[in-house]
Amino acid sequence: MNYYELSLLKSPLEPLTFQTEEELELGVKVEVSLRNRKNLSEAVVIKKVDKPKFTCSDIVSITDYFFDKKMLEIAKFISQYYVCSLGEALSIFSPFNKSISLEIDNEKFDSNIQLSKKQEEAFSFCEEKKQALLFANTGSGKTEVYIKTIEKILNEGSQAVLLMPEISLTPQMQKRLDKVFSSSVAIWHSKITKKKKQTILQDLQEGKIKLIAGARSALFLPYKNLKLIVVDEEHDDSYKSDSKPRYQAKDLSIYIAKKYDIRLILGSATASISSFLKLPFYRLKETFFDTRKRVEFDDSSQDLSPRILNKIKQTIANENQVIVFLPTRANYKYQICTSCGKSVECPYCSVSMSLHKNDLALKCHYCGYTQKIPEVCPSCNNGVIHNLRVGTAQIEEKLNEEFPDKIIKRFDRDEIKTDSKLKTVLNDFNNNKIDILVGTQMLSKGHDYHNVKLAVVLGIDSILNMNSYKAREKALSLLIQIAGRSGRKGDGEVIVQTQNSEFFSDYLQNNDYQEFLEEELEFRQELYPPYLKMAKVIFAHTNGLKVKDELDKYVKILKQKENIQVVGFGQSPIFKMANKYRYEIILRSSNVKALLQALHSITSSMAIIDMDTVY
DNA sequence: AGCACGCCGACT
DNA sequence: GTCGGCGTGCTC
Repeated sequence: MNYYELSLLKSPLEPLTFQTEEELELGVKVEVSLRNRKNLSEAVVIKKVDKPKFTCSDIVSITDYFFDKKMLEIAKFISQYYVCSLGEALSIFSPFNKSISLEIDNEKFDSNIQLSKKQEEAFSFCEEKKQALLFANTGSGKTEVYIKTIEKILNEGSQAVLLMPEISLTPQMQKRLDKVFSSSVAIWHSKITKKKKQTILQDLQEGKIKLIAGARSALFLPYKNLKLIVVDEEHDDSYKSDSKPRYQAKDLSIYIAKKYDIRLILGSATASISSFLKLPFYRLKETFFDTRKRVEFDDSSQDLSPRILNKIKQTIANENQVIVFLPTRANYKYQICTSCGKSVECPYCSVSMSLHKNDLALKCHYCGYTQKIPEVCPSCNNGVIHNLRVGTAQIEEKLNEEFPDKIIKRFDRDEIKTDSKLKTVLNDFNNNKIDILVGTQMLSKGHDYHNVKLAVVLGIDSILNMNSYKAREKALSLLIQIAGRSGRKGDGEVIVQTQNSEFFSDYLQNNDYQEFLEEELEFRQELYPPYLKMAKVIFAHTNGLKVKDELDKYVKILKQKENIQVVGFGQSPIFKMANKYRYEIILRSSNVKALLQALHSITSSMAIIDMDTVY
């Protein structure tokens, strides 16, 4: 009889020992039956061991699937660094299937792209450095550098992966890749159907697919010969997973590339501070078109000021297009009673309900709870409700009143729910069927808008004023990304509503994000990431008293640990979410080992551990 | 007595 | 994470 330690996929449990007559390789996926469990559990062989003292159960079945040595090693790292079980770490990988074998073909690709001199330099720089940051202004042609590099790697018979923040949001990247790599490229993200995923995995292992373009999970597919990882828009926060394991796909890409001698290109117009510090960079500044941007500041506090409206009017009168950004969805974010001063809160979360006039409803943006719009204040039963902080839908409404003969569309999570909807709106916009596009962060994510001459940025101050060491970086990079959407081919104008024009104007006028990064690094030295590591521990439970006790207990324990610092603790910014009370502790340390040791010592079932938190 | 619900601990 | 066991407290 053989005895193996198995990690249970998707389970927080430590490995358990099972027996089988079969001789098994490490990494093989098997099925076992656990006591009190109705369904079979999937597990992975991680270690051969001697017969233990306790009696073991039999492994029920052995599958054709296996996790290779690299997958096991990377999963081990993830479980250590991001603090989860090995089984949880392994469950983000799609395993190999031993019955599928690689068929060699020697297909060559010809992108037919002629790089400019600067692009050529960038290409060589990335090649020579092996792992590099391509710090490239909007419109400077970083995509061509990616495609040239991918082409070269594929023509050497290797595989490549191109990560994008939200794959469904970049149809034009798809088009460009299809054009060069046709049936050798596949798109991978969480919304792809199960069937389609099966086909892609099969084709990838057979060698028919050589390039995967996808969201962060595309990093964990069965690559036999991966030699290049490209991370596009590497500054984007959505590379951080917000469920267990809470990994950061960009940081993992750096780790994987260095460990396995894989080439890496991180690309962004607004490089993240951490990548800027960690990797050698090439600055690609030149743009194909002489894009001269005029930036103006407007110190009105909210809504559309007469000056902004006038600017929009002028722009559309000249048959040009406008994008309007603001960080808030719906019509209004808060409803405040003018009589008692109370706001209408979600019953399950401690946040204000947002007003959605279209659906005649108030909705909670955290748990999805929806209720009808109250006629009088639910707290005092007589006050009138007043709306605060405008959202995209309200701006859309206002613009419709101002410009009744123009086509205005919304571009946010409420409006763009599917892939096809996204494609339709982008197509219509680029074909001049839409005059003004009003949206949230979604507007800033790497789309090419050909004819936009004016970008209106509202509410950026609410990002700059966030209580986070990253507030400045987030606000400025977002502003530059949005500004980059205006005037891609020729003159573009940007009008920014802010009370902080001196901060933004310094960096925006001469388009020098690098200067900001250098100053910001100085500011963070010895206090904040990337020099120090930060982690957040959230305690969440339906019982508010119990969770407070748990917090207090751990604050005490953690404060006593050597080499780590408790920066702060208390109620989470959203104290109640989905009916659970939440407290958090922020930890900081220059000693990764000490910090991880402390995090691993937390055994509470209420604790959610978030290493390298985006706090 | 019968049951719903919440809490707790085991899982090889 | 998931399940069953067990105690509490409410209802018929």
